[in-house]
Amino acid sequence: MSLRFYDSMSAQVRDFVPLIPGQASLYYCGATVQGAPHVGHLRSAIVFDQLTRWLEARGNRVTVVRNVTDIDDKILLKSEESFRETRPPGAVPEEPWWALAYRFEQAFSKAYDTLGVKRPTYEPRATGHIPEMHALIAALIERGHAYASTDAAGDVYFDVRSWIHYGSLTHQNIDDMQAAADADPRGKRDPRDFALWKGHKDGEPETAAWDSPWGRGRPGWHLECSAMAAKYLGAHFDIHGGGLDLRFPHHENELAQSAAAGQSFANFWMHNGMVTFEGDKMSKSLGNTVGPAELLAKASPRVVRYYLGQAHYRSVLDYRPSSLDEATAAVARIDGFIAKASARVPGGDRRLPEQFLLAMDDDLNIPQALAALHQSVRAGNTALASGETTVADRALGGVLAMTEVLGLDDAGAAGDANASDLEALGTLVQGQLDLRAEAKSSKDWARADAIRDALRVAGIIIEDSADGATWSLNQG
RNA sequence: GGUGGGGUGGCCGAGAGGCGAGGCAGCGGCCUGCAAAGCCGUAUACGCGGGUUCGAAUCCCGUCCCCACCUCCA
Repeated sequence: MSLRFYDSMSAQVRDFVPLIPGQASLYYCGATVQGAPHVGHLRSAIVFDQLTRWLEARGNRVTVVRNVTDIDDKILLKSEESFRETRPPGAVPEEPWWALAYRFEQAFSKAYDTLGVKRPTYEPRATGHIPEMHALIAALIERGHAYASTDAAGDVYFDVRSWIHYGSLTHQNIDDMQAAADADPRGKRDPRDFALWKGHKDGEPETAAWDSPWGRGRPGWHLECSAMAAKYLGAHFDIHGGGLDLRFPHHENELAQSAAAGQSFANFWMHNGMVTFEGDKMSKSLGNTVGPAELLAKASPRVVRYYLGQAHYRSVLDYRPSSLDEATAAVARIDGFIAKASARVPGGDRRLPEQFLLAMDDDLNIPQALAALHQSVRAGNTALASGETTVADRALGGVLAMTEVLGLDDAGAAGDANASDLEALGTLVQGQLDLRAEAKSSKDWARADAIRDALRVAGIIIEDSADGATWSLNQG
């Protein structure tokens, strides 16, 4: 069986063959750092982290690029707003746009790290690639696919009518694009033309403008991805990813720019589904966003990672608080097995079960892969109970391998209690367990239960077994 | 108006012509001093109406509803 993914461009599942054998290149759109991350951003990052890990598990060396859009209209607007509320007219912004962008960039990084999203190979910022963007604009103008605006605004536009393939990614005809057609054409040849370069306007910060052959200004949103993808991955690379909402206009425009400039660009386009909140799309404009802090207050990073990564990546994931409870129970089941099995067998043979492998190869069918994981857990538990250590050992190795590929082992790794704290706690708890064992041996059930209840209140769960009592911290 | 994706048991969520994925919750049982954990068992599920077929959640026709994108959005 072969590795295959759904390609949004051709709208079908295709065999994935890297352009360079043994290597894979992935570009996926990161955030516009105009605000705090929400779980939609995190899902996207987790999806492409799972993709990365699977490509690696299949023997590829993977180069991952995720951009940071650190200059755009909204970032400037937010900075402007913050200062209007707090300062008199004419004063310097409370928080300059570049400081605001960096503050949110760090918030994103922290959330990614907490949830076990591997750092990309490169994480380029738009503002660091102005020369590359200028070169791309120049190439497009030279080839007759871009032009300076017909008014004095200093904008440069992509000429969609000049590129007959425009619309091919999202299977649309230019003439059917109603909403764009109704827009104010300003200095454009066609209202659907989009900006490659935006001329500097009065009132905008001088720090947000760069010199260019077409006048001072700043880059259009779509241009950065084309320029940076080519710089870090070359003119032809394996996979371009991002949220489904970026398909149009962002990815369509990216493709037009790069292809019109003579590049092959992405071989596969992969889009993750949206996260909804009780049925509605989660977005800042609707004001129904849920951030990582809210989820992490209810559950451990491992549980949040499991929850956001459990559905098939192309499906809609509807957030509701109860799903987090379900994920908590599921993860506790997995972790319970790992803890019990690890105490008895090494689990050193990290081999992925066939069913898991086939599921992941099939367009990252995570739900089926999780079914394989839970089956291994059950088989392992049964084996532990019956003393079949060989079977239990194999199950543990498989479960560890699967959780690693799914990124569950990295989630929250940085936030765990440190070893000396745990050791101190363990000493204290063991003292209580010894007292309880004494009470139990003298059949003083009331006293034994009182100790168990007291520990439970402190967040420590006691489990009895034939070999004596064990304890664990109540996760979630 | 255009493009694309959906409607699966109490909930989440795969599958895609024929042994009812998996998880959560529930019920019964085993185990346990009682629990917990674990294991075993347990469901007239596939929006609605027709049709094709020996057989349909899966194919065909019709129909209803939902969502996303076409404007900044992961």
